Amino acid sequence: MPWNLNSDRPIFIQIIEKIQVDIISGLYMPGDKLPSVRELAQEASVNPNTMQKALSELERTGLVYAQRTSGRFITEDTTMIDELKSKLAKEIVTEFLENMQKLGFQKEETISLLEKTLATEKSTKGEADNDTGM
Amino acid sequence: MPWNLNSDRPIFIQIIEKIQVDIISGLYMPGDKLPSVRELAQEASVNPNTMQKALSELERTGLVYAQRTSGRFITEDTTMIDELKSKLAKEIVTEFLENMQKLGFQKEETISLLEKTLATEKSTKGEADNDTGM
DNA sequence: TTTATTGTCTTATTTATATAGTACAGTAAT
DNA sequence: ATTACTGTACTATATAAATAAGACAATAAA
Repeated sequence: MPWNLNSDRPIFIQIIEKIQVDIISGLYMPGDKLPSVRELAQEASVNPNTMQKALSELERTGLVYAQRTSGRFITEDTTMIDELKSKLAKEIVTEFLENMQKLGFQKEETISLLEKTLATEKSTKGEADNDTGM
Repeated sequence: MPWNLNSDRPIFIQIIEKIQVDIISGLYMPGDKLPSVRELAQEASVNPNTMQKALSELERTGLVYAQRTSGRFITEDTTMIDELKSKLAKEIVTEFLENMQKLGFQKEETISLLEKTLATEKSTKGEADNDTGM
């Protein structure tokens, strides 16, 4: 599974978000051992230092913890994970509504455009790759 | 009206987006004269070079045009503006659905959370400022 | 005991942004 | 004609991010 990192925003931020999502979606389960810094760096095609920076931040927020020489693990605090999921979902929804509002879309227009898009979607997975070249 | 630029992403990109939205939402009308580079730079509290870079890009895409010494103007091609609005709206909707899907939300959950948020909203304007310190 | 792996730390270099300061030619206003 | 304003161009500097390369101590595995 590719990491899909772009140069729009700092890479270490995108890595943090990616791992957060992987935890929230259940790809990584509480207590799971993460691959080593060097493995993750290679997998994501980034410098180990960059991966380390992202992991340190995840550790600072308590989502993962490091055991000095045996590796790094996902928190077993499922409440924390659930709260993060709610928080991120809320942020995504809020940002979406703000963006649409800035473009001049009213609530009803926003919902109808959303439903239209949902109806048009073929599968649930695998859209993206909208390279408009800007 | 503040420009609300943050350091998350390159400033000149955020300026481009801001002006695009101002054109789409009708704050700037087709044919309108833009403030000078220096004025805009001061208004946005950025360096004139940064503003110039953003304006050059807007010019490259045809949304504004410069008249060497009299100033810069919004395109009178209303079709282009309408198309940009549709394009940006589509991108916003698609990105929103992708993000929610990554978090593990199904279509129905996404819509219900959205409607719940819309119902809870007090006014149509002025949310934002969610500084969680990350 | 030896070896390999772990997280962690350090220094140096490169690149993209943003800023600072200055300059020039064309033109509108005076 | 002079002045002020326009977009545009240029060099230099500062900063954050990413990379490159290497090192260390602790520990699990052999």
